[in-house]
Amino acid sequence: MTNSPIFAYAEPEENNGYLLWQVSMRWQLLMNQRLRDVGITLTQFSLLAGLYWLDRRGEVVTQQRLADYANTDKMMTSKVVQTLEGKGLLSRMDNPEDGRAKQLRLTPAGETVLGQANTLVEQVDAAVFQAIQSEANVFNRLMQQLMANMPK
Amino acid sequence: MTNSPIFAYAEPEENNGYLLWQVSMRWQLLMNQRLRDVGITLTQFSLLAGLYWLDRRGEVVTQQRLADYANTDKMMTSKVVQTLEGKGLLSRMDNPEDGRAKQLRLTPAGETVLGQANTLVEQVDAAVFQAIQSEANVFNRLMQQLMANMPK
DNA sequence: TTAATAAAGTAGTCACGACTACTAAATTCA
DNA sequence: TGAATTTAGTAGTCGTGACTACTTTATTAA
Repeated sequence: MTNSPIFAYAEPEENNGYLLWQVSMRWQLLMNQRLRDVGITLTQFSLLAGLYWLDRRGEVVTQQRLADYANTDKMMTSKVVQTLEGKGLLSRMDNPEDGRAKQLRLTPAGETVLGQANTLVEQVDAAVFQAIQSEANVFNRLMQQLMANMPK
Repeated sequence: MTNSPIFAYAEPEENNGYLLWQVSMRWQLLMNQRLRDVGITLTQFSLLAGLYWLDRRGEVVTQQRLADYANTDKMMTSKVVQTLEGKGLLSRMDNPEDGRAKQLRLTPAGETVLGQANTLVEQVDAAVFQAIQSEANVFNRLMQQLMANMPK
């Protein structure tokens, strides 16, 4: 081991990127553990939720549109959406207006599961963010600033 | 679609958990893209860095110790550490004091790559967190509070 | 109006990340 | 001390998440 230290700080916890990563991983773990009760994963939840939002807006939702909205890549979206179709939570119809595209719709079962899942998601969020409850709006603003200015 | 909305908010961006997840995923993507230049992943970087920290403390580092420190599970750590051994970035010796355990050490090549990687990591962090530069300490405090009070 | 290009979706690879289940070596304690 | 339990590590599965490469269908433009 050489004498010149590689890192500029004394503990990894001083690094905001490291903290962001760690907290997010824990949050995801808690979410996935909780969502197991309704038989879906966090990623599946986010796609179901995205589909719900877009449908609420009155949009015709293709896989690509959903991927753009949920910030997932289209290859992964393709797979997960097929999984969700297999579970009967959404339907994939051929889009009559575009021979390449699929048209996604939540099934009644999908909407039911989404509602149940969201209850669990809200519980986990409440438990996690309770620690900074009084400054939740500050946190939200900072995260939005990060999100909006993310490189590339 | 029923008339009663499932979600309590109008846009997903109002949800702190969702934002945390999205920002973290982007951050990871940027890190992994940048680290490709030195041939390692973010996870590999974090284990090399953890090993460096623990060695600096004078500890004998086993895989389990490293997993605990980096908050990774031991199964994943086992695999990634073998990958890193294959790349010649660390060595895994049998621990003479415990027949079950491996003793990990950074190789000189590992230390070199860690240094190069950390330069890239610092650049990405600087670019990402530039957006909240003046409030970086507020962000750090909030994240530490979340981390310290994470359920379970 | 074709020819070039772009877009929607799929197949398959690699590397996590969480998991169950297992082996073998320590440790504990009855 | 010998049996029960704990601990370190591995094997293999599932579900992302990013990627390359491909097919098929639209769109654009020469």
